[in-house]
Amino acid sequence: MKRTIYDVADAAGVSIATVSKVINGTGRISDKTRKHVVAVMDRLQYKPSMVASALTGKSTYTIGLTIPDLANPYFAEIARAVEDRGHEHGFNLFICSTDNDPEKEDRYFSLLTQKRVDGIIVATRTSKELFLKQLVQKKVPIVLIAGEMPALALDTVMVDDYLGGYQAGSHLVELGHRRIAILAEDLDHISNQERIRGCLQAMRDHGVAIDDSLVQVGGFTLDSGRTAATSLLNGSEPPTALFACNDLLAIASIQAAREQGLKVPDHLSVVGFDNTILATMIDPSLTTVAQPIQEIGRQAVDLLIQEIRNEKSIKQRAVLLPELIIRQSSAAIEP
Amino acid sequence: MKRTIYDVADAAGVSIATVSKVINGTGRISDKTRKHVVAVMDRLQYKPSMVASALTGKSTYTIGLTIPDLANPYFAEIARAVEDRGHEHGFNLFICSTDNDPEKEDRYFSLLTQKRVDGIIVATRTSKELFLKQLVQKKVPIVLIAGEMPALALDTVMVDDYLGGYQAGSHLVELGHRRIAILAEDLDHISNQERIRGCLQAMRDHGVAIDDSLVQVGGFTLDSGRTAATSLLNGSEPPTALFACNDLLAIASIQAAREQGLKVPDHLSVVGFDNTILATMIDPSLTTVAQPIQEIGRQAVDLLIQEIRNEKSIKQRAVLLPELIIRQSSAAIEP
DNA sequence: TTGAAAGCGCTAACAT
DNA sequence: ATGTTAGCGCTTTCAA
Repeated sequence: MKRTIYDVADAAGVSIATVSKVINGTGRISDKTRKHVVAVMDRLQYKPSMVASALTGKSTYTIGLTIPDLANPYFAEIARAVEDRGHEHGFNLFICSTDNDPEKEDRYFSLLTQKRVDGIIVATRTSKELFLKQLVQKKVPIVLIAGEMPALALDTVMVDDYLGGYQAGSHLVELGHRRIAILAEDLDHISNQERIRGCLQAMRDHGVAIDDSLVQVGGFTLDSGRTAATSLLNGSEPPTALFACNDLLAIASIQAAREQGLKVPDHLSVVGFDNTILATMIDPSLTTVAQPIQEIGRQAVDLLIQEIRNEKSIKQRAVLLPELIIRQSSAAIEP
Repeated sequence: MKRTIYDVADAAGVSIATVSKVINGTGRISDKTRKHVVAVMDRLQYKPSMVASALTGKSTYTIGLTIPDLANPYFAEIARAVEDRGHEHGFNLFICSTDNDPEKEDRYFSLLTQKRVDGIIVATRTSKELFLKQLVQKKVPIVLIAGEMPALALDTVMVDDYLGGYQAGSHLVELGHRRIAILAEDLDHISNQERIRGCLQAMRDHGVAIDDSLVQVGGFTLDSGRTAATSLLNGSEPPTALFACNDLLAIASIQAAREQGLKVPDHLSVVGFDNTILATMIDPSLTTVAQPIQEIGRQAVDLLIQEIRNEKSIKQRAVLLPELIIRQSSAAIEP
């Protein structure tokens, strides 16, 4: 039932080599034969098997993307950007949600390897550099998104988290805020650390005192974020502004504020990070540090493809700059 | 550099047939040899190539999922559910966002075919049954999600849209509403038609008059939805309640209401559909008809795998029931 | 219990 | 300009 190159060759009265050549546009074949073969392929609805062609050493035109969770809008948007750019180059995308579980991640890496993907884009926060090392050792092209891997020389696309934090902090200070809380998702991850560091530095640069008790961890869920934000707002000397290290936590903070009877931005200014679709959905719309998600996906894929094609001799790190988008969740402090 | 079954055979001093047998657990081999071979495979970090094994006729353990847009939270959640269930069975997932563009869809189908995926889950609103027919003809296992394909006998997992609409309508009527608007995303698609039909029927069953001018199309974006909702709210005899055919449109409606100085739910009750993560994020939290997204993904994968394994003789349609989740965006009509 | 050998569908020299 | 043929890494009879 399934058509093979032999069927086409037979039907066209030529050799399989000739068919292969017209498929790939290689070698030299007369216009006449080419057209004839193409016609026969059409008639037979023949589609060359990429499995077979991959076995002969050609590319699989497949890449893998590991992310913590596809249901998280930020990563869904990243994935979409990667998918689109990949598709433009004829690549298909394997999605791998790891929930930041090292075992799951390892299993995915293993599968991707066995399926001979051409390369992998890693957007997970791998604590286990071990797995990556193995891949590197096996010469699997890899590009990292939004995470640093100081011990490994890998192509990386990242956002300047420090600058983003600095922008958020400056914005709030310039609005007159002096007590600024920070809600991180996870202090272990370097991107969070940098966002915090940037925000604190902005405060320092503007002569604002820093209160360590105002920096808290909000976790990965709306619920945990709301809890953390609530405790922040219930302190003895509550903040008038809050910088959340991602949009989800920012929304959790707004919800917490509302529960405490605090109006945003009147009583509390909130700034997020990421600029996911969520930022425009909520009320008040969210002032947030925008990551150039499309560009991140595009550059990650482009780097990976260069790597795959062996067009690169050295690794590089692309640092993209974030941009503060001012919406309605931040305002000048009440007089 | 890359290890093959030959390397393992050599290193273990056995034939490749033996190695193959221990990999697959087939044939009979002494415990001694098995252990020895396993040890050698470990030492060599050997991973069998699924490309080669697929070429010999075995499954690729890969499925494709076509959706309109991965960046849309509803489809991201569906994709995550499909991914998870597939992963439990050792399948990897190719993501294909088509933007409902028939050409893109066709291109994806073509690629998936060439890569010999074991099956495809289709969650796009294919206007072109043509492509599906070709796949069916080629005996590619297919499962449809959330869309009807009356002309084709295909395994399908769907939600009872009519019932969902009915639940939404009943809820609003029981709250005392008499002027109920409906915002659809696209009247061409049957699931929207059914949701509307259900809502209207609920109104009729409760003796509520139906005003056709209160049914409008809101499109696929927040912006277009807000525009449509605005015009709905600006009519001569504005509605006191609105049923949106998905959460995105519901949110757009709430935004439109706010822009008009209308409070939700005080002046306007809003009910959505899908129960995506968005529903809990906005204020007021959204009353919405919940789709059992996990279950949809699970059943779609299970059906597909049965199909792949040839364990099914007849096609079937799984109709899952939606459930109304009452939150804060709907309330009894003002006296 | 193990191995030899014939494919799977395609590519890429190398001939012709 | 076209065809012959030897792999690619694995599975699977069929012998031994």
